[in-house]
Amino acid sequence: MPLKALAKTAVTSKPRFVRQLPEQRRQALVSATIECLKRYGHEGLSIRTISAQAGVSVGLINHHFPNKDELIAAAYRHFNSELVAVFTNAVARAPANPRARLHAFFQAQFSLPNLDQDVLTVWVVFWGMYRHSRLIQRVHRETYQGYVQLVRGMLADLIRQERAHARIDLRLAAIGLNALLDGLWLEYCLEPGNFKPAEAVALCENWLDNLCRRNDRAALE
Amino acid sequence: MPLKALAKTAVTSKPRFVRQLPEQRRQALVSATIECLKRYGHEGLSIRTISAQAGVSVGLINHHFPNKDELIAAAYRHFNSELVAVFTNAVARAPANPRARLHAFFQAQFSLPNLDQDVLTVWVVFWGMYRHSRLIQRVHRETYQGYVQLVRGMLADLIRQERAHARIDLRLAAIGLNALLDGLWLEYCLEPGNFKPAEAVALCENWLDNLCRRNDRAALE
DNA sequence: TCCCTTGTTGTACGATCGTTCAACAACGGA
DNA sequence: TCCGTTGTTGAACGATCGTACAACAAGGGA
Repeated sequence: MPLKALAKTAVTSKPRFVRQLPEQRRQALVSATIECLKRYGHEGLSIRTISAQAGVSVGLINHHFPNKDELIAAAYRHFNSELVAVFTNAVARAPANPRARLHAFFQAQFSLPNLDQDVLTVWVVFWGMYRHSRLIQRVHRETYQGYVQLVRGMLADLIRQERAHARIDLRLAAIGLNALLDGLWLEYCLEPGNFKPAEAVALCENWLDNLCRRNDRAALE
Repeated sequence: MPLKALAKTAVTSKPRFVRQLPEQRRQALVSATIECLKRYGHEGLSIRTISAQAGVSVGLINHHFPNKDELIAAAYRHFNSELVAVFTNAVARAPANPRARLHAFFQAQFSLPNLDQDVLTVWVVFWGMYRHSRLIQRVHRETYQGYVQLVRGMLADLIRQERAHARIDLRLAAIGLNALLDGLWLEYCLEPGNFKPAEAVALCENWLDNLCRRNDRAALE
């Protein structure tokens, strides 16, 4: 056995790196980006921090993504679509009536993985980029519609079943419910000790009760 | 007239800089910081950007503040207390009954200077620092109480007047109202075209109506 | 008028940022 | 077994960051 081969087998026992398909590596980099965002917030968004988290060298990121902004946009898209999937699945597993589906939706909103300080940290970073980054704006438009459609659809079903469609403005109702959900979620993430997740769910259910009860009043025009 | 004096008068006609009292200069630097935050978000928080906005040299900031973090904390404190003052003044100018005071509060929430994308930009930057900066946490605790007390006090007055105190949980009511306010404000700042400020006020008033009407139900336990 | 205090300037330094790129090496196919 | 493709490495570059500090000068008091 020649020396060269001997050396090779000795080295080959622990390769200096493992090649991966571009799609797998891209996904790993996206996951590392989100993990860094959760851990360090805005400060975690450096090429060196992310590459260290992914266990690769600094140069690899620019081999799979044209620049840092594109990597962040990809992470934003992945983060968004995964949360929407969580809510969609929770609703799909619920009984087929509107009230039960909305209840499952509330439960998903106010439990893991959504009800998490780390998730707020990630959102805050993305919000901070929204105004100045066209990439983030585009991804937002592409993913946010799925969420809005989900909520609006459930509300429309509820209103139809309760025969309360006459005087209720579906648009305003969706805006109000969304605001209540976002506000409660935000409050909890900022100060988790102030109330319990079940109380947040109760507040949302109560809001639905009041929405259905005022179907013969002109409350929301 | 000696040459030296001649040169001096020629220069003195336009002094290279104007001295100011430390307190005035500190305030100017704080204002410049907030202005930079509004304009450029997180990217505007550099010593050079802020000093340029204030029209001073890079070294001056560290003469009036021990470091950058202290300047940001001072800006956060000023920003917070000014917003609380806006709300407090709006409530103070309103008629003395609870409902009118809450209405004035809603109006102030959903109009300038609070209902502004720039204000959201500033908040987002501060939120992003909250978890990792003890300075920001301390300032938050010192200023947020004034806001909470204002809202909770008005709600307590309303409940007392409406004789609805029996079954209403003041704590949960304040949490729910705050969530609705924050959520609507956030939604509007992110996408101002979706609804009008008056509709946000109407949604809040409606929430109050429902709160008072359910005083003989066990809705919120 | 001169001096002393101190607010103010601007250069310099080391650290860290995103990006580039030449060189390396893993690994499938011939 | 060797070769070619290409995923991967890591040093290097210029830009920008926060901070330090020596020098300057404005403006009031003696």
